[in-house]
Amino acid sequence: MPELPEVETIRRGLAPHLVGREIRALEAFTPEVLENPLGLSATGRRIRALSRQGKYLLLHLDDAVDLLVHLRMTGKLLWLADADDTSRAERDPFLRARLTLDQGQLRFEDVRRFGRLYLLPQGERPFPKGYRELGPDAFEPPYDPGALVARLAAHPEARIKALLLRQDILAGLGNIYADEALFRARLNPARPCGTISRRKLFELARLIPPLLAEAIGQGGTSFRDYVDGLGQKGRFVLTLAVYGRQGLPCPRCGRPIEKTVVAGRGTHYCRHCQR
DNA sequence: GCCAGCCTGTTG
DNA sequence: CAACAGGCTGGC
Repeated sequence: MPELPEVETIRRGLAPHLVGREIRALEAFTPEVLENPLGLSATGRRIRALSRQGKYLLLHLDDAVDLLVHLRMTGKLLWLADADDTSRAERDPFLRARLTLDQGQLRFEDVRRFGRLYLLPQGERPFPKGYRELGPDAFEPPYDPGALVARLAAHPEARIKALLLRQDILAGLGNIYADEALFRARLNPARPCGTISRRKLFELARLIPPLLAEAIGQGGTSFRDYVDGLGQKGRFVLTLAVYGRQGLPCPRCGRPIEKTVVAGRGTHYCRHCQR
């Protein structure tokens, strides 16, 4: 579900409520949701800072312990002011984990159960695999468009959209922002990367951070059910040019947006403008 | 590289 | 009822 702009919006909304809080309990209501291979304890540790890398949210705790969160498709983090409010727990079948704090609580809800929490020491860690192999962040400086072009050009056979979705090449884009970036760059998502000029790849690389900044400014994209850590929807859905707009007019030429499958994902584009 | 699989809900 | 969903992994 959430991509970089949504995770960043969640981070910014939660930070003022979480930083400085002491953890009273970390409960997992389904066994697989929390991975804690070293048997660390979160209890008694304070939350010192929140950061983000790609689509991972990190809660930095005392004693160099981190709680990593990946929301995958349907995960939500929700802050509640009342630490004692367990009234919804019994009635909420999608509550998978809860962090009870000295003031308030953080609930992890996830319909499809793909999301994960990881309690791990800082520094070198063998997993999660996706985190270990994360490429440079698509938004946070230093962002190097030239270096991204070089990484893209290393895979001439691969379709450009497939590469934008690879988190080891660039961390943060998902299906929505990959389609939107390719629309802005006027590139067909199915183009093999090797057929695209260096100049064009550079143009694509350069427009990604401003696209994400715009989305963050709108609180991300609520296409279906995304809400941020305080329950607010994202307004960037009003700015989407192609994602979810199949059959509607292209904002640039007015011809209908088409939907196909590229890299195994639903892909929205304008056949006329994107080549 | 591709694709099934992980889950459950919603949509056509 | 089948297809699809904002992600990622592992097996071929």
